Amino acid sequence: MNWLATLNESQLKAVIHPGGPLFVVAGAGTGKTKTLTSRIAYLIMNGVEAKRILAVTFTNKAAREMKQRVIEMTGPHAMSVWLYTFHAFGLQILRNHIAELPYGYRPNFTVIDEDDGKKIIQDQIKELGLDTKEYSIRLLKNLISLYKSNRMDGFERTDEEKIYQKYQDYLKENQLLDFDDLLLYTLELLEEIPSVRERYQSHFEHVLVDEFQDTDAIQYKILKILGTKHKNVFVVGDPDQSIYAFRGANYENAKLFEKDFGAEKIILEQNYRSTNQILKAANQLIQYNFDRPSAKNLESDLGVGEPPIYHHAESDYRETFFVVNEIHKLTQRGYQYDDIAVLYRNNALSRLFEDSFIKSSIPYIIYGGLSFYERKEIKDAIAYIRVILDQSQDFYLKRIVNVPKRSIGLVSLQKLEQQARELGVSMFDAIDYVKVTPQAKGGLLEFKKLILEMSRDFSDMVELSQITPYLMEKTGYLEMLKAEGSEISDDRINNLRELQSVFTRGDIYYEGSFVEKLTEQLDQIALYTDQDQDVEEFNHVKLSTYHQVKGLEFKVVFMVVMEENIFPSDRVLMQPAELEEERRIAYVGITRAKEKLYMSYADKRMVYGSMRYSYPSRFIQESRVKLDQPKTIYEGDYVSHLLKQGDKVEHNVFGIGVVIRVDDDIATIAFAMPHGIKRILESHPAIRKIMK
DNA sequence: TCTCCATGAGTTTTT
DNA sequence: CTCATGGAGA
Repeated sequence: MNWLATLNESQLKAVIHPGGPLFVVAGAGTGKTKTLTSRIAYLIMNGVEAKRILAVTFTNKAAREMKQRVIEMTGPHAMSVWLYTFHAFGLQILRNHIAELPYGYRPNFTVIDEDDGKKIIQDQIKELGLDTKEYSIRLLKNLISLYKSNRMDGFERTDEEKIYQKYQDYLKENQLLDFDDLLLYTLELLEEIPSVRERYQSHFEHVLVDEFQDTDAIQYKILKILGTKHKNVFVVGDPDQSIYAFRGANYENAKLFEKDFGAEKIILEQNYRSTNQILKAANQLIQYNFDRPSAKNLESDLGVGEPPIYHHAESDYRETFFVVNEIHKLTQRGYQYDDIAVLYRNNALSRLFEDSFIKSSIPYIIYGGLSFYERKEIKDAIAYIRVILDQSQDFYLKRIVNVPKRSIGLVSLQKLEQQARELGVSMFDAIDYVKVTPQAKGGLLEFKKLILEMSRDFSDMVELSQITPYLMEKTGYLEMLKAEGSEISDDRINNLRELQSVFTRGDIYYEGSFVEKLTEQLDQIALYTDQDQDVEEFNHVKLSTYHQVKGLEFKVVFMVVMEENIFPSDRVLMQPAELEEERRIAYVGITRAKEKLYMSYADKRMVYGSMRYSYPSRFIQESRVKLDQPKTIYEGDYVSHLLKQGDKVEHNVFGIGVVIRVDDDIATIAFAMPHGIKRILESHPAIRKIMK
């Protein structure tokens, strides 16, 4: 147990806690994950059976990594620790017990994603004869989500209530569950079915929760029920890093937990990540929040370090220039692209930086955006697989019945759905009976034949890796993409190849028959989110929102577009509570930085094609270390240049030259004839400075 | 039924 | 500005 020796005093105290409820308040960079994994390992070493430990994390990736670490610490029997996200845990429970709820769900239900949910809502609005233009589907989905998770009492408009009812009915009829249902029905099982409640209450001797500040009301209720019997509930979190309140995360849960369970509290303040000027900026900023259940001050042994650098740019365009310039300087000083992250408030802001990185040949990778499994071609492939496995999956049938085109239009599809409803059978079974145009009928029959054939072939399959090539060929999907011949279709083909490797990995990972493996793989895919992907750490600058880098760290952090109305965002009539959440987001941003922190903003920027003027974010002032701050603020023009008069440079094409002058970021350079005098961006990748 | 064009709507953050 | 959706014509 030599790893116990690597813990500091507070961490050790938490790890060897005798039992009973404990709240570990772990500031940024204070070894939160280490403490949690050590705790699990410690429990196992002390004879607690691994399968009687439940640990819940925020992302599937975190769960995976944590399990890996525990196994490294205690050996392979730690495999049977229950390490899941709340949603994945719910899925496990529901696969075993959902039939005990009075809704007619069977254990082989399907989990739908956000996008599917929206589509269903839209269909329901149309079915009710309401105008889809009058409703924002996105808002409605949010509303329903809020309602389902107990965070809202009712709907303001009766139409909304009707749509909700119809949506929920559709899900039940089609054996579908959305993300909220995974938690909602799990809670219902625990609350309403005593045998289920008692079984799991007794089973889990220890319950541990990571990122506790991001749990919502339903999750807390689940936790409370599970922890009631043994009372060994160990939660780790940092109220100052609660940035999901908009989604219902309730860090009041911290207060509730202390009250409900009479939990003890241990605070971890020793930071192992950042130098102290960075921590000072973070500490100073967060002090502007009034609502801080566990105020703390971070400090580290990593020295004073460099002060944060602030940059005031003229325009959005110039701001990206500044960042590009600085990145070039940093890499010349020995930093790797890997060490650098550019963080912003929302995904839309990435584009500008992306463009300038392309122009300057800076390798980058964008976190977020469309996740792999949200891509059209991937969703189509999954839909095919679902229908092949179960022909009553109307929702997925609708998605692919006309992909590739089989001349089945909207009208025919509606007729088919209608027919199915009248006969009380699935759309698939209704194909034989429906009356549509001859082409459409032909298409439908062709589709039916195809599915049945594929279904037969599936029963002969052994390896998941056989699926994708078979599917692409047999359905004509590959042919369709090849015929398009565009760049996009090439990407799609590549994505489908990537799906192939997902399945290949699934073959190694999962056990059992082909169908069992496939079912597990599909569950895994249903719960997969952007945050779970292993971004290859192949020397790229990372572009990301603050939310997506929670838990990560970088040597250098650029916080860009630090402007009022963007960050903090201008969501009409900002409530004080929302402003405090924005401030916590900024706090998360600052505390990602290990060595260098930049904050930049521009006076004007293009928004929706028109120019918008703005002021620097209040968070800049609030975090600024006031005492004898050295001159680090570049107002207006760049103070530093890559090149100066008299420098010798080498250009990839023009050869050796001498810098005559530098204006802003344009260098005028004299090259040997026949090239002569050129004006070139000083950060241009083709230029290298020659050291004397 | 499919394809093309115009219009209109949208930007937090995501399990 | 950019993307998605819906309507009209082939």
